Amino acid sequence: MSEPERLSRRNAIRLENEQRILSAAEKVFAEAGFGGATMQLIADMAGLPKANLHYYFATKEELYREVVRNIFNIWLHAADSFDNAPGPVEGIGAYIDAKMEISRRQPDGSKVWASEVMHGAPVIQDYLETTLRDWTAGRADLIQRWIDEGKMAPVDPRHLLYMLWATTQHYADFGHQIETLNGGKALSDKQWKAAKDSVKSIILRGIGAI
Amino acid sequence: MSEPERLSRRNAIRLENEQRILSAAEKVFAEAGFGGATMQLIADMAGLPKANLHYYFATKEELYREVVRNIFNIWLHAADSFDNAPGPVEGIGAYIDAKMEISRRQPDGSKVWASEVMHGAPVIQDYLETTLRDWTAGRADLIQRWIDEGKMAPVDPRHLLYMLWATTQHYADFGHQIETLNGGKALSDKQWKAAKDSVKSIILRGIGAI
DNA sequence: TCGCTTCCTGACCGTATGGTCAGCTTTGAG
DNA sequence: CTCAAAGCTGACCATACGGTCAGGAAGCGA
Repeated sequence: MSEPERLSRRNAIRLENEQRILSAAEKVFAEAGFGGATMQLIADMAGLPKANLHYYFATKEELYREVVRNIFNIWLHAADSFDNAPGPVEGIGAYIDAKMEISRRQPDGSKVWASEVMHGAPVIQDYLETTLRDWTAGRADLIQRWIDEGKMAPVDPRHLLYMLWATTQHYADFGHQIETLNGGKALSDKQWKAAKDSVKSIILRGIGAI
Repeated sequence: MSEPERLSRRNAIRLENEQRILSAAEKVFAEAGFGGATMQLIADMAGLPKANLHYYFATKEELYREVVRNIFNIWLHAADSFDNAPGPVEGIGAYIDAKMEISRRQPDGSKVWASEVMHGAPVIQDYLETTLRDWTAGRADLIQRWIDEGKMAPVDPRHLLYMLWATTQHYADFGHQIETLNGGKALSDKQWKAAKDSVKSIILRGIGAI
């Protein structure tokens, strides 16, 4: 790293504005979908003129791609919980914790990701075919090893992974439905803990790890 | 019912066209989202002039609302599997089977529903607050009864329901991702069976029903 | 056959949206 | 201090979209 703190005025402005725009874009894309989102609305939410958005991000697609890319990285990072775990209880337990936390803290990101995949992953297909495919294969191997070592029941590793994704992301993607069924109120700290515990206990018991 | 079979030419045409339009709309809304879908594209896919769409459905919103309503009814119908079951193995097992089958046969409907909820359920909020809320409360009671009767472990019925929805619908909503991770090929009959069995065995064992 | 209703559609319209651009201001290296 | 580069923006444009409508075609009860 040959650039220690180049936070000159210029760079600071650039970073600040890009961040504001990306943050606003994530929210708007999550709420309206790619097609329903408008650059004007994103601009308003970011507190910038629309033309300024196009100064930083040439097109709507480019801005969207950047948003999705950010989310994908956060996703992958959560997978660190998986590693260095002695067995499924610790590894999968920590992974569920991490993903539930993401669902709670960054539901917008989760929604954008879900939307992207549901529509056929037009902009991150290459990521799915490379990074995600590799990641999945690696974890499936790890799970298989745990099975071989008798640390859990012989379940299909792939379907277990899908189940982990589905259950955790559901709390973000379908948060509105859950909230409605919760009397219109967001889940409390206690309820989030109950959710986490439910998911963990059912899955860990379901795979014969506890 | 005072109108036995009024399948006069007129009615036949009406039914036929409405069905074509709804079917095309479901696909387009699923692929592009509400905002990204265009009446022109739906019209093309239905093989009708755009103006004809507006003859049957005044606005895009009205067409969309009808699509969502249809899906919701199919959803609710799958819940019949739940009833008249002596215990969780039969009831929840059948429910998973039914919902997995829907995910396989009507993935577009599932996607439209997911999209609708993700965006805050603008058009079916009332359904969530009435029909779905009642349905959920009823099934939660049923599950609680099974718990009280010692037929399964004491899990939170709500979170179990969310888990059932999440895992089964995931195979429709994230079907593209699953397909990509499956080497770009759709799941075969055998793989669908494996998916069903995985979900069922992990959950049923997870709740101590088997 | 008549005449009313339903069905159908090409052409059209107002608007909203993504994107452009000329020209301004601010920054900071030399 | 100079001046080129970077940052900024109001005004503008072309297009695509949802929706309308006048008028014709087809169905059907009497």
